[in-house]
Amino acid sequence: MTEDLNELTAERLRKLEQVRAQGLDPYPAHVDRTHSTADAVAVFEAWEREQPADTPAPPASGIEAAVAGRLMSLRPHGKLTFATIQDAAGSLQLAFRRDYIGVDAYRWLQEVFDRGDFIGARGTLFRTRTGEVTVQVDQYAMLAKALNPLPEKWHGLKDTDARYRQRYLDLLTNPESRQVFLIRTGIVSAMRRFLDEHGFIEVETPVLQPLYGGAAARPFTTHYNALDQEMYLRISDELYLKRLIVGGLDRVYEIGRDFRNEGLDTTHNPEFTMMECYWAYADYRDMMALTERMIANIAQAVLGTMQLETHGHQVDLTPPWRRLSLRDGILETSGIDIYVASDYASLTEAIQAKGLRIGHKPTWGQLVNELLDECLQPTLIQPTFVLDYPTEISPLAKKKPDAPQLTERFEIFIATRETGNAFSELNDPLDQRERFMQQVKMHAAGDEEAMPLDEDYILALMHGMPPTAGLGVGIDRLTMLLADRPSIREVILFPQLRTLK
RNA sequence: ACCUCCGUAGCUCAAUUGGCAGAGCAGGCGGCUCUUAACCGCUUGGUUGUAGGUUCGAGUCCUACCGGGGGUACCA
Repeated sequence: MTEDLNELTAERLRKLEQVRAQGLDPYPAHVDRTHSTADAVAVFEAWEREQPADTPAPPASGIEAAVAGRLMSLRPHGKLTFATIQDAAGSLQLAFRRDYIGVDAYRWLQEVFDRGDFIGARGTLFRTRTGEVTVQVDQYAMLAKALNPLPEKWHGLKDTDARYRQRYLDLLTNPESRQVFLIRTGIVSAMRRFLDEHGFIEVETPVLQPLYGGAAARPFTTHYNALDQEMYLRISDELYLKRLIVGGLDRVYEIGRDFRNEGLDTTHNPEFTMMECYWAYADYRDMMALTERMIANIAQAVLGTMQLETHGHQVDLTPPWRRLSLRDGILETSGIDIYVASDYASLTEAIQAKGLRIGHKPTWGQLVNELLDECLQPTLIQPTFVLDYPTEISPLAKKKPDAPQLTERFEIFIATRETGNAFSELNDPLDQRERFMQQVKMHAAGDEEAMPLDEDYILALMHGMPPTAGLGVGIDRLTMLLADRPSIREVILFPQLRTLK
């Protein structure tokens, strides 16, 4: 920071010292503030509406307001200076007149204030000749001196590296960036409201876990000194939330951070936010109905519409959404029937016969998943529930009664992006144990993402879990969708970046 | 991890074929009582990401490294 002492900072430091030399505190604790910028404008406009329509000249309102904010622009014109301040609510213009505040007070503004400083001002609200609601300042004070300059006012901060590393500058100077994060907050808030209204209770489960599970991913590992034990940052909340279903809470959800020790790209950040909910006495069909209503409801609450343009597509979120079995979807888009090519050898052969670019995979289930990714997924523009996934890649989902190679599972696709995952939860402890054993075998065979056996979870299931449906929705991806952002880094305030050396 | 593009003043960007590193904003000084990207005049500011190399001469070409974007791989 000290090496940042370029001439601009040096100049600001000089001004800081000047303030101190005058016996004033450039970083006071107390703020004299009666209105936010938006409130000041609202109060003035309310007063204006009360005036008779045929008033000849706009009289002084006489409304006094004390406002505070960051100085975003200073426009001196000799004996009159306009300034614009910004706070979270918006922005507001201040007018400083030399003949009104006096020569010394007027000069002080020019001498010690820079764009980026925080200022508090008290005065009377009026509307300028050019029509802008403005505070005619009669007292003002420095609230905090900024020692480094803000990025350029017109272009804002463009450099992506700087925008992520110094997000505060991005938020300050790029309104559209601020908008993305307000949308994100709105999504989480609307989702909570929806779930709360539907009888779900919000809970918190461990982030630091002795054993990871609930998803196919490599974990971050750490060491707990007091217990001298390896611990993992959770890759999912699933197994703990289902323990709560065993415990009779019936409808639970958690919105929290998951961690996966994997590559990072435009759709993956090593820590990301997931909403998981579990609903006892419901199955995945019930969950579909709830999900489409929830997401449509969120879009309506946050964007005011269920029609959106995102990732280059026009999307209509109005329920009901299309239901498409994975088998039908793959058949339509690749010509391969996974009911016919129902084992590893015949599916491999079918893929080769079609000349598809599918990499080598160890199981039938993973080949099916590849067909989904390569052939079906790119065609899924309108919101679609893709149903019934291979059991091999769904170790926590209940098998379909009439087709045990498949599970009662769905994924949500919107504008070709996977946005959520759900199933009828496997509550048969013996079947669950077998599935875990299968995972353990796959892990031993080199699949680093296969889940470990979780005896403690089996123990919970042994005590009985009701039929339950579970859903996971990626908050980051939902935000990308609703805010139409191409990269996950654009919807995470502080995305993971390499540490500067 | 690999491929590819990018890195120039505090910020946004220029710089012809390898030939004097420039502009706008910000800053400084001066002027200006309705501006809002205020305006007008003058002006400070550079180890061109870092380290090497080729060359009479490198922002520009080559190599390595650092950081970032995009893609592939991996991955829900």
